Parts: sequence; structure tokens; C-alpha cells
Amino acid sequence: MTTRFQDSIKRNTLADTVHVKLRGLLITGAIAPGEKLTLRGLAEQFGTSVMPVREAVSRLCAEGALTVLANRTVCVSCPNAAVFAELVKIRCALEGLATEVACKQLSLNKLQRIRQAVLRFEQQGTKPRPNPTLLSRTNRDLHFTIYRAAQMPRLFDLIEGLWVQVAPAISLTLRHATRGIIQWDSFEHHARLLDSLMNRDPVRAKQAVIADIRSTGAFILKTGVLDTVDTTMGPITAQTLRTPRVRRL
Amino acid sequence: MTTRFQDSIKRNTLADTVHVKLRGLLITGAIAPGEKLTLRGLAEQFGTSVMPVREAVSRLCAEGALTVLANRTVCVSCPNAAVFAELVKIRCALEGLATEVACKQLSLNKLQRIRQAVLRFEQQGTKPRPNPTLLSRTNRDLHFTIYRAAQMPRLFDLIEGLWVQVAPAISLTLRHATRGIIQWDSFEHHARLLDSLMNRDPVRAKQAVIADIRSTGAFILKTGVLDTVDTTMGPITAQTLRTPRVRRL
DNA sequence: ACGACTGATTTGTGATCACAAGATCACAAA
DNA sequence: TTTGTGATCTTGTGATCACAAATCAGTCGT
Repeated sequence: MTTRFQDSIKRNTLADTVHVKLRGLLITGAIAPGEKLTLRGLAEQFGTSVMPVREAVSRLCAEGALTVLANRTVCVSCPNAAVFAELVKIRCALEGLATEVACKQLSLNKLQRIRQAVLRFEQQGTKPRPNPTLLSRTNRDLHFTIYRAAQMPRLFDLIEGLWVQVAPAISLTLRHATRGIIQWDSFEHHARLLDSLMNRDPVRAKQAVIADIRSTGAFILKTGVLDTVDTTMGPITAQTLRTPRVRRL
Repeated sequence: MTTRFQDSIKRNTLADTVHVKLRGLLITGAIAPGEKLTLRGLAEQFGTSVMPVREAVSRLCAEGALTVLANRTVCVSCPNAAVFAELVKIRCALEGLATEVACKQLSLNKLQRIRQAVLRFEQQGTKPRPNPTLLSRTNRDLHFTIYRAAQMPRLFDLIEGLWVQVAPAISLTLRHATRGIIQWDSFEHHARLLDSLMNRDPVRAKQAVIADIRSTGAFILKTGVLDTVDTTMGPITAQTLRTPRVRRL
């Protein structure tokens, strides 16, 4: 019997702590996309010296969560439309694979959890004034319980990395259009996904997730928020984004 | 018109230099899997202080190319059989996607290069005493010209990361059984792949790559070399691998 | 009033130092 | 010969220092 995730060895280095904290802040959208980060500022906020921050930032850059500009300043990377479309395609391939293999080994316990997440999502989404943060968190739970059940740690890490890269785009969308976002057709896809999982139909489940990813991706692209931003290259002046100054957390 | 790879901004930091050098050494199998690396040793070899090495090693750990053991020593990570099988599945998904989209936009120039690579591979492979290093390099060229043609930089990086993780396993296989390796059926898959690409048949090309990846993966798994090694967890004693001492490059 | 230049400050990068935790090895006891 | 034990060395981690480049503020010139 293999241990679930052997990567979760506690190393307990400060760099790791800063890494997961920063990553959490990024994936939840607590730090605005495009925002510039300084090593010394982060070090002060986390109560450490610059060294652990350097290592954490370096790793996050390697993951694509942060971008170092030509100025050698780092900022929260937000994909432009082209990169976002590419990320969506990759997500379809990877998350489709994950659901496909997870479908065969989902315990009934996990199935119940997924079912509840689907219900919560629909309840929150059909409200007249849904809470977008809560909604996206429920959606994340729903997806990741499935992916985790695939028992493929490397795949899981890759997917998580993709979500970190996509998160700023979602955050931007949510904060740009706070009202009337939730009319997309995720409900239908979620329902089909849950049904497929309960019936142990891997390919239909896979198609359902892909449809879900594609539709929300298309929605975000359609809003056009991503066309205004590009952190993937070149020096960025202060005018490129609002709140471009160094965040004080 | 988008520049081909906007990620190739020259940062020219020592850390980056060390990073790509180390990565190259790893992907070519110049450093044996399981070998322990020391920061100070690498720094001495590269003629820098420990700082750039720390950053490079940290990034390579994040990519999965290196593993830090519970002892906090780093070594070249070699996947065990289970992890390798997982990597094969992920590769199928990702490289299948890459060839699928590359198939539609391959220039005739690139097609010629691929054709030549296929020929060189077959020529070298059918020799009575083929050079394994040359063979694997030709194979790599063949695959990566296709993937690069997909014009998806993020996907390309992910695939490259997977190859870095898989490279030690291949290297181990090559050096464990130096003779009579080359009877696998890559020739057929390569031929089918090339044919599909020239006929602009994306799904058949995709299936061909997947078959290729699966067959060589199955071959490596069948040799059983990976069952003897596991760098993914726990402290490793000197007896786990031959040449376990710190490499002097 | 507006743009160019200059000095001060901030920031990333690299080197060095300090320290604690393992690893290694020698030596002595069984 | 083997095993336990202590000293010594090695190694990763974090902090601090030094430096060059970039940014910014303020001033001067037109």
C-alpha cells in the first residue's frame, strides 16, 4: 500500500513556509495580478530575512505563478488572452486525464463529498446575489477532490500549478465585473460530471470536465479583461494596472 | 505576430546560467540518477559561490529534476516504477496534445527536418551496434521539433520538465543493459507519426506519439531497473546505488 | 510651464559569515 | 572481528554585507 502523497515530507524550512503562504495568497487572489512584489517587503511581512523569500519567489517564478520582468522586478503574473487560451487547452488534457482515472477509484465517501460540493455550488450560484469568492472556492474544492482521488501526485502538482497560473485571470474577472457573472452553464456540466462519476463512466466524466473548463474559459476570454493586461514580457510601467504599487499585504 | 518564445528573455544572472547548465547535464544523463550533489561542490565546479547554485538547485527541485531527501541532501531524482508509469500517462496526454495542434501548422521545412530525424534514428537503430547516446538524442530532436512547432510555450515547458524527470530512468536503462536494447518498435510508430503529419491527420499523429511513448515506457518498466531505485522518499544510504559518492563532474 | 539632468534611494544579485544538524571516521571495549 | 561512542568534518539554512543597476525626486535650464 503506497502512502497517499509521499511528497508531503515536512522539511520545515522557512523558505518552504514562505512558499506555501505566498502560493496560497496567489491562488486565492489575495494579491492582485500584476502587482509588484519586493523581496525586502515580503521579508518584512513574513518576519524573515530576504533569503527564504528569495528561494520561495524563485520557485514560484519557475512554476509560472510569478513573473520576473526585464527590470528584474517580480510581479504576480497574469496571462494575456493567448496564454490563457493555451492554459485552458493544457488544463483540458490534464484534468481530463485526472477525472478519467479518478472515476474508476472514487470511494463512495468521496462521491458524497463531490455531490455536496455540487449542491453547494448550485445553491450559491442561483442566489440573486452570489458570493463570488465562496463560489470559486466551492468550485475549487469540487474539482480538486476529484483530482486528488486519481492518486497521481505528479499530475496533481501539475494541475495545481496550472490553477495558480489561471487564478489571477479569474480574480481579475471577478473584480472587474462584480455583478451578473454567474449565468454560465457550469451547473449543467457539474451535474453531468457528477452523474458520470456515479455511473462510473470515465469518458463521459472526462468530457464533462473538459466542457466545464472550456465554457468558463470562454466566458473569461469573452469579457476581454485579459486583453488589457500582459505580464508575460517586457517592462511594465505604473500605468498598466491599477494599484501597481508595492502591496503592503 | 507573436514572437516565438517570449520566455527567452535573457536575464543573464549567474543563477540562470547554473540552472540551464545543470539542467542540460541532467537531461543528457551526464550525472547519474541517484547521485548526491552538494552545493559547495557544484559551486566549486561552476566557479561561483553557493548562492547561484542554491537558487538553481531550488528551481530544479521544484521542477522535479532534483529531489531533496529527508536529510536535506539533494540528489538526482530517479522515478520508481509507480512514478514512472504516472509520468508516462501524463506525457501521453501532454505530448499527444502538442502533436495534435502541431500537425495543423507544421511547415514543410520542419516536416523535412522531422523526416530526416526519423531516417537518422532508423539508420542508427538498425546498426548492429548502435550508439545509445546518439540514438536518444536523435529521438529527442525528433519529438521536440514537433512539440516546438505547436507554438505553445507553456505546454513546451511542461513537456520539457517531464523529460527531465524521465531522463534519469532512460539513462539508467541504457547504462544497465548496454546491448540488445534497440529491438523495440519505435520505428513503426515513428513511421506512422511521420506519415500522419505529412497527411495532416492530427488524431492519427496523436495516437502514433502516444503509442511510441507507451511502448518505450513499457520497455523501460519491463527491464525492472526502476524497481531497484527510489529517490522519491526517505533517506538513502550509500548502498542504494552504485557510485553514490558526490560526483566531481 | 515643461522637459532634461543629477543626486539619493530602492532593489535584485552575489559573496561571506554563523550555526545547527547529520555524516564520517577513528578508536576502544566486548 | 564487531559494535558502540566520541570528536571532527561536512552540509544546508538563514542572516548580513557589498555592489551595480534601476527608479524616483527634485532642481535647473530653456
